[in-house]
Amino acid sequence: MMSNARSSANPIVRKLSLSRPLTDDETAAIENLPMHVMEIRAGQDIVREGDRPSRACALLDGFAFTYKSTPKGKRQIMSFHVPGDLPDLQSLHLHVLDNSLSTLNACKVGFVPHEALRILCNNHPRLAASLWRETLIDAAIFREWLVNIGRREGVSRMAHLLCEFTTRLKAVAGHADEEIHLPMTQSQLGDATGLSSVHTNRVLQALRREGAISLKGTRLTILDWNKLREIGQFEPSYLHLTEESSAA
Amino acid sequence: MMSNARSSANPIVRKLSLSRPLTDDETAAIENLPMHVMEIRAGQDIVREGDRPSRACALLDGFAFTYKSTPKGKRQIMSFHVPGDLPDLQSLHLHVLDNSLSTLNACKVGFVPHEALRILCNNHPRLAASLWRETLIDAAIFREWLVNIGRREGVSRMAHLLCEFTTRLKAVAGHADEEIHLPMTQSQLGDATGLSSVHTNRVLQALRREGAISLKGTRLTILDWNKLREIGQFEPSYLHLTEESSAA
DNA sequence: CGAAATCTTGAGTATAATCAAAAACGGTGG
DNA sequence: CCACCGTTTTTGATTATACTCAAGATTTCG
Repeated sequence: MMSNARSSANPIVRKLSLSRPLTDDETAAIENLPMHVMEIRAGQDIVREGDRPSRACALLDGFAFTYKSTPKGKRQIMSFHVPGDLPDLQSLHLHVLDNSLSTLNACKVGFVPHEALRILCNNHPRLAASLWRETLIDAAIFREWLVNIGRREGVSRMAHLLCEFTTRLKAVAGHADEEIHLPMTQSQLGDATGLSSVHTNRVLQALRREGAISLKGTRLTILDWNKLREIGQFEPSYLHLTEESSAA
Repeated sequence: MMSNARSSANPIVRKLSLSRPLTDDETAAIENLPMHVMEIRAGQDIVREGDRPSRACALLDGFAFTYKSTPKGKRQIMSFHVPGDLPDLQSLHLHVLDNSLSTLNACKVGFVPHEALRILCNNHPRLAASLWRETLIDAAIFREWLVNIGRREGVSRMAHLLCEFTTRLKAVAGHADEEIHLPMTQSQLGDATGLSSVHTNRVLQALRREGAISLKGTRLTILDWNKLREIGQFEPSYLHLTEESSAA
């Protein structure tokens, strides 16, 4: 009865099956969702704060981030998204978007009508629970970021962010530890950690001096995972990655 | 067919009906949930990070907050909870708690078994959506707090927090604008805004000097709402309070 | 009333922001 | 391939914001 959903071509199927094995029936229901696929260039907004979208998007390929801007022209990045994420799924129940979503590099995005998702949820309560769970993990990551920004100093914040990104990336693509493609600029790293771009640069140099990382342009190498983890006080439990799920 | 759910004695019914009118059937389903009611003293943990609870709690009376502690002994408060909130509903799908929940003052709390909630969600997809939506609003508030802590300075952060708390309180209890009972200490306000308790004190004095607020002990009076709102750059749309909901 | 917690004040220090400019990099078109 | 452009990264110097430590005042509550 259980499908080989983990090896499906559909990144949503792959993602949801990580926390709970999917039946063939459920896998099919997801794969049959109507989806309008688009290629979007780097640095483009997919949706904006204030929008009332009638569809949610799945990040099929590439990296994205959500952010808000303040009246004083500052920007806070709330999350980075990796392939398989559903970055604006909250729009299914919160009809006015309270944040913007933008691409970090060229992305392939699949748009799914809210209506189709509502039908899916009504017919498949276990899938509804899985999707709900995805949004709860997003919230768990927001909580951890609050600790990061509110209670850690610069070097620590950046180390934590790099640990998190690396870990999440490994979860969706069985990455080798060696070299990671960091798809964001230092300025964006600063917007995510609540630091200025100048201070971000200095903090990254401190991590290099410590021998924790090597970072050349977009090529990041974790030289000493334990050191980075300690500096960032990184404890991955909040990502809820390995947990078994109970029946619905 | 529509009940007078808004005036129900059950705070969960009252809360859910704010965003979507409930049928008599749905109202009854919520009111018939098995609920174990307990009185909890001020300053007690209700659940702790690392717990695997088999029930979720409803805050029936009193105020609570969620927090995490860092290895260095600092604490970050992630949210304050008002009567009617479901402060650990995420435990329904995230089985290991990634934050602690504690009372600010003496509280009345109702515990509802996860199993009963799962059955409720399977039988009433519209209620499942409403509960899901509640957790999405929590996440929206986390996002706004990220902006607050990451990109606003101390005085602004505190003003924003006071605006938010006042607004949420008004939504659950049709409060007069005059005097508000602030159930948290300055140290806790600091833990919520990412400031030290000393700096919190100075920031509050600045707000008093500006004539925006009066705060004596636990008695807060908003003297100049517009000024406070501007200092805190407070825009309540992220609370998703007034929005009409579409059919399921 | 007295003890404990909370709030307040002062002084010195640390962390991070801002401003400005130079160096390095990445991509483009000649 | 190379010169050129815009962007990103880096550096230095100055300033602002917030933290820490310490002690005294005030409030709360038993």
